[in-house]
Amino acid sequence: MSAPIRVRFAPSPTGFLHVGGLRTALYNYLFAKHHGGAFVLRIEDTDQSRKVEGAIENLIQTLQWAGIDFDEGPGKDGSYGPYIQSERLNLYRSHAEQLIKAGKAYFCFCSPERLDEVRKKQQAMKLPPSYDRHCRDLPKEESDARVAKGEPHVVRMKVPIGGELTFTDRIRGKVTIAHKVLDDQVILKSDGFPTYHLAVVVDDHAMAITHVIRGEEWLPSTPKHILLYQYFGWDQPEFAHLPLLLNPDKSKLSKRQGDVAVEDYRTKGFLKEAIVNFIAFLGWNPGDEREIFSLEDLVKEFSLERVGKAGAVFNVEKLTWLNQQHIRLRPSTELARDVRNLVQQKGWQVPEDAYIIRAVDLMKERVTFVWDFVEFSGYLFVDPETFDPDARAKSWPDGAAERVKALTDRLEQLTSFTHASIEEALKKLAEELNVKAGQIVHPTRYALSGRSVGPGLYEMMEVLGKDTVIRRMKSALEKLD
RNA sequence: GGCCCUAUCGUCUAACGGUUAGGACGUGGCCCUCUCAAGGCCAAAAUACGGGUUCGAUUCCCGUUAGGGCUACCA
Repeated sequence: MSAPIRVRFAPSPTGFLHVGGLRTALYNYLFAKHHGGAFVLRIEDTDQSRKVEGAIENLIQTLQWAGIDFDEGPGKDGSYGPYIQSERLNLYRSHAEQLIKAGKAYFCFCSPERLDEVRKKQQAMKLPPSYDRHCRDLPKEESDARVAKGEPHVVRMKVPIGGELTFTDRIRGKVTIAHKVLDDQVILKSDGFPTYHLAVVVDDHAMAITHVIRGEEWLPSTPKHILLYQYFGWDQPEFAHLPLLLNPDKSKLSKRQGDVAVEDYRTKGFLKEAIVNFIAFLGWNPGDEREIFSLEDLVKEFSLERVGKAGAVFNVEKLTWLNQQHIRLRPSTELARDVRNLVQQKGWQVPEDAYIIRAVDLMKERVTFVWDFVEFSGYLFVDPETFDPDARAKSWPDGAAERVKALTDRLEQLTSFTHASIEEALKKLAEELNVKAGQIVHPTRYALSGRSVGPGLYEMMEVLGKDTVIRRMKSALEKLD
Protein backbone atom coordinates (compact mmCIF):
# COMPACT_ATOMS: atom_id res chain seq x y z
CA MET A 1 0.00 0.00 0.00
CA SER A 2 1.41 3.36 -0.95
CA ALA A 3 1.44 6.33 1.39
CA PRO A 4 -1.57 8.63 1.31
CA ILE A 5 -1.16 11.62 -0.92
CA ARG A 6 -0.32 14.84 0.86
CA VAL A 7 0.27 18.15 -0.87
CA ARG A 8 0.69 21.66 0.35
CA PHE A 9 0.27 25.26 -0.65
CA ALA A 10 3.05 27.28 0.92
CA PRO A 11 2.67 31.01 0.36
CA SER A 12 4.67 33.68 2.08
CA PRO A 13 2.48 36.21 3.85
CA THR A 14 3.60 39.32 2.03
CA GLY A 15 0.27 40.78 1.04
CA PHE A 16 -2.82 39.78 -0.83
CA LEU A 17 -3.28 36.42 -2.49
CA HIS A 18 -2.12 36.62 -6.09
CA VAL A 19 -4.25 34.92 -8.75
CA GLY A 20 -1.22 32.82 -9.64
CA GLY A 21 -1.06 31.74 -6.03
CA LEU A 22 -4.73 30.91 -6.09
CA ARG A 23 -4.17 28.68 -9.09
CA THR A 24 -1.28 26.90 -7.39
CA ALA A 25 -3.47 26.41 -4.34
CA LEU A 26 -6.33 25.21 -6.52
CA TYR A 27 -4.25 22.64 -8.40
CA ASN A 28 -2.87 21.31 -5.14
CA TYR A 29 -6.34 21.13 -3.71
CA LEU A 30 -7.76 19.43 -6.79
CA PHE A 31 -4.93 16.93 -6.89
CA ALA A 32 -5.34 16.11 -3.21
CA LYS A 33 -9.12 15.77 -3.33
CA HIS A 34 -9.08 13.81 -6.55
CA HIS A 35 -6.86 11.23 -4.90
CA GLY A 36 -8.52 11.35 -1.53
CA GLY A 37 -5.42 12.94 -0.02
CA ALA A 38 -4.76 15.85 2.28
CA PHE A 39 -4.24 19.48 1.37
CA VAL A 40 -2.01 21.37 3.77
CA LEU A 41 -1.60 25.11 4.12
CA ARG A 42 1.82 26.13 5.35
CA ILE A 43 2.94 29.70 5.88
CA GLU A 44 6.49 30.45 4.77
CA ASP A 45 7.38 33.48 6.79
CA THR A 46 11.11 33.03 7.14
CA ASP A 47 11.85 36.49 5.82
CA GLN A 48 11.06 38.78 8.69
CA SER A 49 11.64 41.90 6.65
CA ARG A 50 8.83 41.04 4.27
CA LYS A 51 6.23 40.23 6.85
CA VAL A 52 2.93 42.02 6.32
CA GLU A 53 0.49 42.47 9.15
CA GLY A 54 -2.75 40.59 8.62
CA ALA A 55 -1.53 38.81 5.52
CA ILE A 56 -2.03 35.32 6.93
CA GLU A 57 -5.61 36.03 7.92
CA ASN A 58 -6.23 37.59 4.54
CA LEU A 59 -4.75 34.59 2.74
CA ILE A 60 -6.87 32.13 4.66
CA GLN A 61 -9.97 34.21 4.22
CA THR A 62 -9.51 34.49 0.46
CA LEU A 63 -8.85 30.78 0.11
CA GLN A 64 -11.97 30.02 2.05
CA TRP A 65 -14.00 32.46 0.03
CA ALA A 66 -12.93 30.60 -3.10
CA GLY A 67 -14.03 27.33 -1.53
CA ILE A 68 -10.53 25.89 -1.31
CA ASP A 69 -10.55 24.31 2.13
CA PHE A 70 -7.37 23.04 3.65
CA ASP A 71 -7.28 19.95 5.82
CA GLU A 72 -4.38 21.11 7.95
CA GLY A 73 -2.88 24.51 8.48
CA PRO A 74 -2.88 27.48 10.81
CA GLY A 75 -5.88 27.14 13.09
CA LYS A 76 -6.60 23.65 11.81
CA ASP A 77 -4.13 21.35 13.43
CA GLY A 78 -3.33 17.95 12.07
CA SER A 79 -0.50 15.95 13.54
CA TYR A 80 2.20 17.80 11.62
CA GLY A 81 2.01 21.30 13.07
CA PRO A 82 2.83 23.98 13.69
CA TYR A 83 2.13 25.16 10.15
CA ILE A 84 3.86 28.51 10.37
CA GLN A 85 7.57 28.31 9.72
CA SER A 86 8.55 31.01 12.18
CA GLU A 87 7.22 28.66 14.85
CA ARG A 88 9.47 25.82 13.73
CA LEU A 89 12.87 27.49 13.95
CA ASN A 90 14.44 24.85 16.21
CA LEU A 91 13.78 22.22 13.60
CA TYR A 92 15.70 24.07 10.93
CA ARG A 93 18.59 24.89 13.22
CA SER A 94 19.03 21.30 14.34
CA HIS A 95 18.90 20.09 10.78
CA ALA A 96 21.48 22.62 9.69
CA GLU A 97 23.74 21.39 12.48
CA GLN A 98 23.19 17.84 11.42
CA LEU A 99 24.39 18.75 7.94
CA ILE A 100 27.47 20.51 9.28
CA LYS A 101 28.37 17.45 11.33
CA ALA A 102 28.02 15.29 8.28
CA GLY A 103 30.26 17.61 6.28
CA LYS A 104 27.43 18.56 3.91
CA ALA A 105 27.29 22.16 5.05
CA TYR A 106 29.60 24.72 6.61
CA PHE A 107 29.73 27.98 8.49
CA CYS A 108 30.41 31.02 6.38
CA PHE A 109 31.63 34.29 7.85
CA CYS A 110 31.73 36.39 4.72
CA SER A 111 30.22 39.83 5.19
CA PRO A 112 27.54 41.09 2.84
CA GLU A 113 30.04 43.70 1.73
CA ARG A 114 32.58 41.07 0.75
CA LEU A 115 29.95 39.09 -1.13
CA ASP A 116 28.93 42.22 -2.93
CA GLU A 117 32.49 42.89 -3.98
CA VAL A 118 33.01 39.36 -5.21
CA ARG A 119 29.83 39.59 -7.23
CA LYS A 120 30.83 42.89 -8.78
CA LYS A 121 34.21 41.54 -9.79
CA GLN A 122 32.64 38.51 -11.36
CA GLN A 123 30.21 40.65 -13.29
CA ALA A 124 33.00 42.92 -14.46
CA MET A 125 34.79 39.88 -15.81
CA LYS A 126 31.53 38.68 -17.34
CA LEU A 127 31.52 35.62 -15.15
CA PRO A 128 28.31 34.21 -13.74
CA PRO A 129 27.92 35.61 -10.24
CA SER A 130 28.19 32.98 -7.57
CA TYR A 131 29.69 32.53 -4.12
CA ASP A 132 33.43 31.91 -4.36
CA ARG A 133 33.36 29.27 -1.61
CA HIS A 134 35.76 31.28 0.47
CA CYS A 135 34.74 29.61 3.74
CA ARG A 136 34.04 26.17 2.40
CA ASP A 137 37.33 24.65 3.48
CA LEU A 138 37.99 26.54 6.69
CA PRO A 139 39.45 24.18 9.32
CA LYS A 140 36.74 22.89 11.62
CA GLU A 141 38.53 24.19 14.71
CA GLU A 142 38.73 27.69 13.30
CA SER A 143 35.12 27.98 12.27
CA ASP A 144 33.85 26.44 15.49
CA ALA A 145 35.96 28.92 17.44
CA ARG A 146 34.70 31.88 15.46
CA VAL A 147 31.13 30.77 15.99
CA ALA A 148 31.77 30.31 19.70
CA LYS A 149 33.21 33.82 19.79
CA GLY A 150 29.92 35.08 18.49
CA GLU A 151 31.10 36.14 15.06
CA PRO A 152 28.19 36.66 12.65
CA HIS A 153 27.80 33.74 10.32
CA VAL A 154 25.47 31.85 8.04
CA VAL A 155 25.34 28.18 7.11
CA ARG A 156 25.84 27.18 3.50
CA MET A 157 25.18 23.83 1.89
CA LYS A 158 28.02 22.14 0.03
CA VAL A 159 27.23 21.56 -3.60
CA PRO A 160 29.39 18.98 -5.41
CA ILE A 161 32.00 20.64 -7.62
CA GLY A 162 31.54 18.46 -10.67
CA GLY A 163 28.86 16.32 -12.17
CA GLU A 164 25.22 17.02 -12.77
CA LEU A 165 21.82 16.24 -11.36
CA THR A 166 18.85 14.91 -13.25
CA PHE A 167 15.33 14.70 -11.91
CA THR A 168 11.95 13.97 -13.36
CA ASP A 169 9.29 16.61 -13.21
CA ARG A 170 5.70 15.39 -13.50
CA ILE A 171 4.91 18.12 -15.98
CA ARG A 172 8.20 18.69 -17.78
CA GLY A 173 9.85 15.30 -17.81
CA LYS A 174 13.59 14.97 -17.30
CA VAL A 175 15.45 18.10 -16.29
CA THR A 176 19.23 18.14 -15.96
CA ILE A 177 21.33 20.81 -14.30
CA ALA A 178 25.12 20.83 -13.82
CA HIS A 179 26.33 21.10 -10.24
CA LYS A 180 28.74 23.83 -11.21
CA VAL A 181 25.97 26.32 -11.90
CA LEU A 182 24.59 25.78 -8.42
CA ASP A 183 25.71 28.06 -5.62
CA ASP A 184 26.73 26.94 -2.17
CA GLN A 185 23.36 28.23 -1.11
CA VAL A 186 22.82 29.85 2.27
CA ILE A 187 20.44 27.59 4.18
CA LEU A 188 20.53 29.28 7.56
CA LYS A 189 20.72 33.04 7.74
CA SER A 190 22.69 35.09 10.26
CA ASP A 191 19.47 35.91 12.10
CA GLY A 192 18.97 32.20 12.74
CA PHE A 193 16.09 31.88 10.30
CA PRO A 194 16.34 29.33 7.52
CA THR A 195 16.15 30.29 3.87
CA TYR A 196 13.39 28.89 1.74
CA HIS A 197 15.59 26.08 0.50
CA LEU A 198 16.21 24.51 3.88
CA ALA A 199 12.78 25.19 5.31
CA VAL A 200 10.91 23.80 2.34
CA VAL A 201 12.84 20.53 2.37
CA VAL A 202 12.74 20.03 6.13
CA ASP A 203 9.03 20.81 6.28
CA ASP A 204 7.95 18.88 3.24
CA HIS A 205 9.69 15.87 4.72
CA ALA A 206 8.44 16.47 8.26
CA MET A 207 4.90 16.94 6.98
CA ALA A 208 5.09 13.83 4.82
CA ILE A 209 4.39 15.76 1.63
CA THR A 210 4.31 13.36 -1.32
CA HIS A 211 3.95 15.82 -4.20
CA VAL A 212 5.40 19.28 -4.50
CA ILE A 213 3.21 21.21 -6.91
CA ARG A 214 4.46 24.76 -7.27
CA GLY A 215 5.22 27.51 -9.77
CA GLU A 216 7.78 27.19 -12.50
CA GLU A 217 9.97 29.82 -10.87
CA TRP A 218 11.18 27.06 -8.55
CA LEU A 219 12.41 24.76 -11.26
CA PRO A 220 16.02 26.03 -11.29
CA SER A 221 16.44 25.60 -7.53
CA THR A 222 14.91 22.16 -7.37
CA PRO A 223 18.34 20.45 -7.69
CA LYS A 224 19.42 22.19 -4.50
CA HIS A 225 16.40 20.77 -2.76
CA ILE A 226 17.05 17.31 -4.12
CA LEU A 227 20.65 17.52 -2.92
CA LEU A 228 19.35 18.32 0.55
CA TYR A 229 17.02 15.32 0.48
CA GLN A 230 20.03 13.21 -0.41
CA TYR A 231 22.18 14.73 2.33
CA PHE A 232 19.53 13.98 4.91
CA GLY A 233 18.99 10.52 3.50
CA TRP A 234 15.31 11.15 2.87
CA ASP A 235 13.09 10.01 0.05
CA GLN A 236 12.26 12.92 -2.19
CA PRO A 237 8.71 13.84 -3.14
CA GLU A 238 7.55 14.06 -6.71
CA PHE A 239 7.85 17.47 -8.29
CA ALA A 240 5.43 19.19 -10.61
CA HIS A 241 6.26 22.71 -11.78
CA LEU A 242 3.31 24.67 -13.07
CA PRO A 243 3.56 27.08 -16.02
CA LEU A 244 3.36 30.76 -15.16
CA LEU A 245 0.41 33.09 -15.51
CA LEU A 246 1.14 35.93 -17.93
CA ASN A 247 0.20 39.52 -18.67
CA PRO A 248 -1.35 40.26 -22.07
CA ASP A 249 2.16 41.09 -23.29
CA LYS A 250 3.32 37.65 -22.11
CA SER A 251 5.50 38.87 -19.29
CA LYS A 252 4.97 37.33 -15.88
CA LEU A 253 1.62 38.39 -14.48
CA SER A 254 2.20 41.49 -12.44
CA LYS A 255 0.70 44.59 -10.99
CA ARG A 256 1.20 47.55 -13.33
CA GLN A 257 -0.64 45.72 -16.07
CA GLY A 258 -3.87 45.20 -14.23
CA ASP A 259 -5.12 43.54 -11.12
CA VAL A 260 -3.37 40.51 -9.74
CA ALA A 261 -4.93 40.14 -6.32
CA VAL A 262 -7.83 37.72 -6.05
CA GLU A 263 -9.38 40.37 -3.88
CA ASP A 264 -9.44 42.80 -6.81
CA TYR A 265 -11.53 40.46 -8.91
CA ARG A 266 -13.78 39.70 -6.02
CA THR A 267 -14.56 43.36 -5.49
CA LYS A 268 -15.07 43.78 -9.21
CA GLY A 269 -17.98 41.43 -8.83
CA PHE A 270 -16.59 38.19 -10.17
CA LEU A 271 -18.15 35.10 -8.69
CA LYS A 272 -15.88 32.61 -7.00
CA GLU A 273 -17.28 29.93 -9.30
CA ALA A 274 -16.17 31.90 -12.35
CA ILE A 275 -12.73 32.65 -10.97
CA VAL A 276 -12.10 29.06 -9.95
CA ASN A 277 -13.36 27.74 -13.26
CA PHE A 278 -11.33 30.24 -15.23
CA ILE A 279 -8.11 29.78 -13.31
CA ALA A 280 -8.36 26.01 -13.49
CA PHE A 281 -8.40 26.28 -17.28
CA LEU A 282 -5.27 28.40 -17.37
CA GLY A 283 -2.94 25.47 -17.92
CA TRP A 284 -5.32 22.56 -17.63
CA ASN A 285 -8.25 21.18 -19.62
CA PRO A 286 -10.38 18.07 -19.40
CA GLY A 287 -9.45 16.86 -22.87
CA ASP A 288 -12.89 17.32 -24.34
CA GLU A 289 -15.01 20.31 -25.18
CA ARG A 290 -16.70 21.01 -21.87
CA GLU A 291 -15.65 24.18 -20.13
CA ILE A 292 -18.18 25.12 -17.52
CA PHE A 293 -16.98 23.38 -14.38
CA SER A 294 -17.88 23.60 -10.72
CA LEU A 295 -15.25 22.98 -8.09
CA GLU A 296 -16.69 19.50 -7.58
CA ASP A 297 -16.48 18.80 -11.31
CA LEU A 298 -12.87 19.88 -11.28
CA VAL A 299 -12.03 17.58 -8.40
CA LYS A 300 -13.54 14.72 -10.32
CA GLU A 301 -11.66 15.43 -13.54
CA PHE A 302 -8.35 16.96 -12.55
CA SER A 303 -5.10 15.25 -13.34
CA LEU A 304 -1.51 16.42 -13.49
CA GLU A 305 -1.10 14.64 -16.82
CA ARG A 306 -3.37 17.18 -18.47
CA VAL A 307 -1.52 20.22 -17.18
CA GLY A 308 0.27 22.06 -19.98
CA LYS A 309 3.81 23.38 -20.03
CA ALA A 310 3.48 26.81 -21.60
CA GLY A 311 2.58 29.99 -19.75
CA ALA A 312 -0.99 31.25 -20.06
CA VAL A 313 -2.21 34.81 -20.51
CA PHE A 314 -4.78 35.89 -17.97
CA ASN A 315 -7.50 37.13 -20.25
CA VAL A 316 -10.27 38.97 -18.48
CA GLU A 317 -12.74 38.76 -21.34
CA LYS A 318 -13.14 35.04 -21.01
CA LEU A 319 -13.41 35.38 -17.26
CA THR A 320 -16.23 37.85 -17.83
CA TRP A 321 -18.02 35.39 -20.07
CA LEU A 322 -17.62 32.68 -17.48
CA ASN A 323 -19.06 34.99 -14.87
CA GLN A 324 -22.15 35.38 -16.99
CA GLN A 325 -22.39 31.62 -17.38
CA HIS A 326 -22.09 31.00 -13.66
CA ILE A 327 -24.65 33.64 -12.80
CA ARG A 328 -27.11 31.71 -14.91
CA LEU A 329 -26.24 28.55 -13.06
CA ARG A 330 -26.74 30.08 -9.64
CA PRO A 331 -30.11 29.46 -8.05
CA SER A 332 -32.26 32.58 -8.19
CA THR A 333 -32.86 32.38 -4.47
CA GLU A 334 -29.12 32.79 -3.89
CA LEU A 335 -28.80 35.64 -6.34
CA ALA A 336 -31.79 37.27 -4.69
CA ARG A 337 -29.87 37.40 -1.43
CA ASP A 338 -27.07 39.37 -3.06
CA VAL A 339 -29.53 41.59 -4.88
CA ARG A 340 -31.38 42.35 -1.68
CA ASN A 341 -28.12 43.59 -0.15
CA LEU A 342 -27.41 45.75 -3.16
CA VAL A 343 -30.90 47.24 -3.05
CA GLN A 344 -30.35 48.00 0.60
CA GLN A 345 -27.01 49.62 -0.14
CA LYS A 346 -28.71 51.80 -2.70
CA GLY A 347 -31.01 53.01 0.02
CA TRP A 348 -34.04 51.77 -1.86
CA GLN A 349 -37.02 50.19 -0.20
CA VAL A 350 -36.41 46.45 0.01
CA PRO A 351 -39.22 44.44 -1.53
CA GLU A 352 -40.27 41.03 -0.31
CA ASP A 353 -38.17 38.02 -1.30
CA ALA A 354 -40.69 36.63 -3.75
CA TYR A 355 -40.57 39.88 -5.69
CA ILE A 356 -36.78 39.97 -5.76
CA ILE A 357 -36.70 36.42 -7.05
CA ARG A 358 -39.09 37.29 -9.86
CA ALA A 359 -36.96 40.32 -10.73
CA VAL A 360 -33.86 38.13 -10.73
CA ASP A 361 -35.48 35.59 -13.03
CA LEU A 362 -36.43 38.38 -15.38
CA MET A 363 -32.86 39.66 -15.72
CA LYS A 364 -30.79 36.59 -14.98
CA GLU A 365 -29.93 35.84 -18.59
CA ARG A 366 -29.09 39.42 -19.38
CA VAL A 367 -26.55 40.29 -16.70
CA THR A 368 -22.84 39.72 -16.44
CA PHE A 369 -22.31 40.86 -12.87
CA VAL A 370 -24.61 40.65 -9.89
CA TRP A 371 -24.84 44.39 -9.57
CA ASP A 372 -26.14 44.70 -13.08
CA PHE A 373 -29.42 43.77 -11.44
CA VAL A 374 -29.50 47.15 -9.72
CA GLU A 375 -27.28 49.21 -12.02
CA PHE A 376 -28.82 48.09 -15.27
CA SER A 377 -32.35 47.44 -14.10
CA GLY A 378 -32.80 49.49 -10.97
CA TYR A 379 -36.26 50.36 -12.23
CA LEU A 380 -37.38 46.96 -11.03
CA PHE A 381 -36.99 48.35 -7.53
CA VAL A 382 -37.58 52.05 -7.77
CA ASP A 383 -39.43 54.42 -10.12
CA PRO A 384 -37.10 55.85 -12.77
CA GLU A 385 -36.00 59.37 -11.96
CA THR A 386 -34.72 60.22 -15.38
CA PHE A 387 -35.36 59.19 -18.94
CA ASP A 388 -32.34 58.32 -21.04
CA PRO A 389 -31.99 61.41 -23.25
CA ASP A 390 -30.11 59.55 -25.97
CA ALA A 391 -32.98 57.11 -26.38
CA ARG A 392 -35.72 59.64 -26.34
CA ALA A 393 -35.89 60.33 -30.05
CA LYS A 394 -36.30 56.66 -30.86
CA SER A 395 -38.29 55.54 -27.86
CA TRP A 396 -40.62 58.48 -27.57
CA PRO A 397 -41.44 59.64 -31.08
CA ASP A 398 -44.39 61.80 -32.10
CA GLY A 399 -47.60 60.08 -31.20
CA ALA A 400 -46.03 58.02 -28.44
CA ALA A 401 -47.85 59.88 -25.74
CA GLU A 402 -51.25 59.22 -27.27
CA ARG A 403 -50.54 55.53 -27.64
CA VAL A 404 -49.21 55.19 -24.11
CA LYS A 405 -52.20 57.09 -22.81
CA ALA A 406 -54.54 54.76 -24.66
CA LEU A 407 -52.72 51.73 -23.33
CA THR A 408 -52.91 53.09 -19.80
CA ASP A 409 -56.67 53.29 -20.10
CA ARG A 410 -56.89 49.73 -21.35
CA LEU A 411 -54.61 48.38 -18.64
CA GLU A 412 -56.58 50.06 -15.89
CA GLN A 413 -59.53 47.98 -16.91
CA LEU A 414 -57.66 44.67 -16.78
CA THR A 415 -58.70 42.43 -13.94
CA SER A 416 -55.96 39.88 -14.53
CA PHE A 417 -52.54 41.47 -14.91
CA THR A 418 -50.38 38.80 -16.45
CA HIS A 419 -47.92 38.95 -19.33
CA ALA A 420 -50.50 37.12 -21.44
CA SER A 421 -53.39 39.46 -20.68
CA ILE A 422 -51.14 42.50 -21.08
CA GLU A 423 -49.90 41.27 -24.43
CA GLU A 424 -53.43 40.63 -25.58
CA ALA A 425 -54.58 44.09 -24.57
CA LEU A 426 -51.61 45.78 -26.19
CA LYS A 427 -51.92 43.89 -29.44
CA LYS A 428 -55.59 44.58 -29.64
CA LEU A 429 -54.96 48.26 -29.14
CA ALA A 430 -52.27 48.24 -31.81
CA GLU A 431 -54.65 46.68 -34.23
CA GLU A 432 -57.34 49.23 -33.51
CA LEU A 433 -54.92 52.12 -33.88
CA ASN A 434 -53.52 50.47 -36.97
CA VAL A 435 -49.95 50.59 -35.71
CA LYS A 436 -47.37 47.88 -35.16
CA ALA A 437 -47.13 46.51 -31.65
CA GLY A 438 -43.60 47.83 -31.42
CA GLN A 439 -44.86 51.35 -31.73
CA ILE A 440 -46.60 50.94 -28.43
CA VAL A 441 -44.08 48.59 -26.84
CA HIS A 442 -41.09 50.89 -27.09
CA PRO A 443 -42.66 54.05 -25.72
CA THR A 444 -44.19 51.99 -22.92
CA ARG A 445 -40.86 50.49 -21.96
CA TYR A 446 -39.36 53.96 -22.02
CA ALA A 447 -42.14 55.28 -19.82
CA LEU A 448 -41.80 52.45 -17.32
CA SER A 449 -38.03 52.18 -17.10
CA GLY A 450 -36.58 55.35 -18.58
CA ARG A 451 -34.60 53.12 -20.88
CA SER A 452 -34.80 51.76 -24.38
CA VAL A 453 -33.42 48.36 -23.46
CA GLY A 454 -34.50 45.75 -21.02
CA PRO A 455 -36.34 42.47 -20.59
CA GLY A 456 -39.46 41.54 -22.48
CA LEU A 457 -42.03 44.25 -21.85
CA TYR A 458 -44.98 42.03 -20.96
CA GLU A 459 -43.00 39.98 -18.49
CA MET A 460 -41.52 43.11 -17.00
CA MET A 461 -44.95 44.64 -16.53
CA GLU A 462 -46.24 41.53 -14.85
CA VAL A 463 -43.38 41.61 -12.36
CA LEU A 464 -43.80 45.33 -11.74
CA GLY A 465 -47.50 44.85 -11.06
CA LYS A 466 -50.49 46.80 -12.14
CA ASP A 467 -50.32 49.63 -9.60
CA THR A 468 -46.70 50.44 -10.34
CA VAL A 469 -47.23 50.20 -14.07
CA ILE A 470 -50.21 52.54 -14.11
CA ARG A 471 -48.53 54.98 -11.75
CA ARG A 472 -45.36 55.15 -13.81
CA MET A 473 -47.17 55.46 -17.12
CA LYS A 474 -49.21 58.41 -15.86
CA SER A 475 -46.18 60.05 -14.33
CA ALA A 476 -44.16 59.53 -17.51
CA LEU A 477 -46.89 61.08 -19.60
CA GLU A 478 -46.58 64.23 -17.53
CA LYS A 479 -42.80 64.30 -17.45
CA LEU A 480 -42.31 63.53 -21.12
CA ASP A 481 -44.90 65.95 -22.33
C1' G B 1 26.09 37.28 -19.57
C1' G B 2 25.26 32.02 -17.63
C1' C B 3 21.70 28.10 -16.64
C1' C B 4 16.79 26.14 -17.12
C1' C B 5 11.90 26.09 -19.21
C1' U B 6 8.52 27.09 -23.19
C1' A B 7 6.57 27.77 -28.48
C1' U B 8 -0.94 25.51 -32.53
C1' C B 9 -5.87 31.16 -34.54
C1' G B 10 -5.42 37.96 -31.04
C1' U B 11 -6.40 34.89 -26.20
C1' C B 12 -7.42 29.89 -23.50
C1' U B 13 -6.66 25.33 -25.79
C1' A B 14 -7.66 19.95 -28.56
C1' A B 15 -4.89 16.70 -31.73
C1' C B 16 -0.15 11.96 -27.52
C1' G B 17 3.08 10.05 -36.59
C1' G B 18 -1.88 9.69 -40.98
C1' U B 19 -7.71 15.02 -39.19
C1' U B 20 -10.59 19.43 -44.63
C1' A B 21 -5.61 21.10 -37.78
C1' G B 22 -11.26 20.71 -33.63
C1' G B 23 -13.63 23.72 -29.60
C1' A B 24 -14.20 28.23 -26.57
C1' C B 25 -13.63 33.71 -25.66
C1' G B 26 -13.34 37.98 -28.54
C1' U B 27 -14.40 40.11 -33.66
C1' G B 28 -17.74 40.45 -38.21
C1' G B 29 -22.33 38.80 -40.68
C1' C B 30 -27.14 36.41 -40.76
C1' C B 31 -31.49 34.27 -38.19
C1' C B 32 -34.83 34.77 -34.01
C1' U B 33 -37.20 39.18 -31.93
C1' C B 34 -40.94 44.70 -28.92
C1' U B 35 -35.45 46.59 -27.43
C1' C B 36 -31.08 44.56 -25.09
C1' A B 37 -29.17 40.14 -23.90
C1' A B 38 -29.42 34.95 -24.44
C1' G B 39 -29.77 31.26 -28.25
C1' G B 40 -28.95 29.26 -33.40
C1' C B 41 -26.15 29.44 -38.02
C1' C B 42 -21.98 31.28 -40.86
C1' A B 43 -17.18 33.78 -41.57
C1' A B 44 -12.18 35.58 -40.93
C1' A B 45 -8.20 33.64 -37.82
C1' A B 46 -2.89 29.20 -35.97
C1' U B 47 1.10 24.68 -36.20
C1' A B 48 7.66 30.73 -35.19
C1' C B 49 11.80 29.50 -38.78
C1' G B 50 15.49 25.98 -40.84
C1' G B 51 17.31 21.26 -41.02
C1' G B 52 16.88 16.15 -40.19
C1' U B 53 14.23 10.94 -38.83
C1' U B 54 10.02 8.66 -41.37
C1' C B 55 6.18 6.17 -46.73
C1' G B 56 4.10 10.27 -43.82
C1' A B 57 5.33 15.19 -39.25
C1' U B 58 1.63 20.11 -35.18
C1' U B 59 3.39 15.54 -33.00
C1' C B 60 10.16 12.68 -32.55
C1' C B 61 15.57 14.80 -32.85
C1' C B 62 19.01 19.04 -33.73
C1' G B 63 19.79 24.14 -34.60
C1' U B 64 17.97 29.24 -34.98
C1' U B 65 14.68 32.83 -33.29
C1' A B 66 11.38 34.65 -29.76
C1' G B 67 9.29 34.79 -24.93
C1' G B 68 9.64 33.62 -19.88
C1' G B 69 11.93 32.05 -15.30
C1' C B 70 16.23 31.66 -12.19
C1' U B 71 20.96 33.61 -11.17
C1' A B 72 19.98 37.11 -2.73
C1' C B 73 21.53 36.06 4.30
C1' C B 74 13.41 37.04 -0.95
C1' A B 75 10.07 33.53 -1.36
